[in-house]
Amino acid sequence: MAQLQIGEVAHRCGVNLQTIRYYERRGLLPAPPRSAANYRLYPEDTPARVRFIKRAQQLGFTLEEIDALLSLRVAPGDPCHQVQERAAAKARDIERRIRALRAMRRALQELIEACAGDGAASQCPILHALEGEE
Amino acid sequence: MAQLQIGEVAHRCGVNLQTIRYYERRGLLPAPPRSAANYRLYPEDTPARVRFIKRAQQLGFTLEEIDALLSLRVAPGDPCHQVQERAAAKARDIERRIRALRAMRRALQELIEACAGDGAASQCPILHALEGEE
DNA sequence: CTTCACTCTATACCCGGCTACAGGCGGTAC
DNA sequence: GTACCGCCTGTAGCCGGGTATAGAGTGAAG
Repeated sequence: MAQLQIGEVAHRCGVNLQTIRYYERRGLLPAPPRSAANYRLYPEDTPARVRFIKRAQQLGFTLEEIDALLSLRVAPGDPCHQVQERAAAKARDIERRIRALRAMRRALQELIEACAGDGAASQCPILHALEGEE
Repeated sequence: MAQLQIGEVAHRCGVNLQTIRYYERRGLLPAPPRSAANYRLYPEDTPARVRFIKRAQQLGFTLEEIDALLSLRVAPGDPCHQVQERAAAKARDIERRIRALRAMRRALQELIEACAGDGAASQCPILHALEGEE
């Protein structure tokens, strides 16, 4: 079974069947070959791609950004600088997000400790968690 | 100037004035006291709160989640376990996001290196970046 | 040869998160 | 007092990201 019908892909990824077609319209999934009866026949790596999209969304990337991420592929002997630059830019962006999340986690931990110590201490550390990030 | 009008808050945060009122309707901002003319008069820490909301959104939190985060405050001598538990749960969630982002960054770096080495190597490391996370 | 699950296209609707517009009041500057 | 700006409360519309529905074709099982 090298080929997957759309329902199978949707099922494996835990998403709605319409979502798959929607991603195709949006250009996030390449239009797959069709059977004689015009059924979409997906290659086996499609579920991985769909799951990537869903995970990346949970991380706060828009479909447009995810499209950009997915387009970062190494085609042998191609405009490599460009790919490298875009990848590096994305990596910096991700670095910023990680820092922001770490700040948030730190704030939560302070909150937990303040709570444990239950002194009169601490206003709200959370509000300051994301200060000073641009 | 201990009090801020809505326009000033919006301006300081770089958001639309309507957005501030929307957040109030959604319960993300407490309804501020009003002037004689029924103008909203915000305390000075309001812009920090609004910026927190915007930053957290960029990190992929929904307004509902952000509301939950903002409600995690230490009120002296209160249902402390609850706050602690919710904060800990949020911290775990954030930890997961950080791991996922690190995986993504790693994949981007592999991509960059693959590109630099420009051997025939590497298909697409990005697709595998978020594999195996639940 | 019918039945039932699966697929197709097209169109319409929904929710979250804003954003704009209409119609009206307050306040200060001339 | 009138011009103008900023605020007020509606209500309506927009965009992203789906989700549902209608009406029709496919295909394997009994």
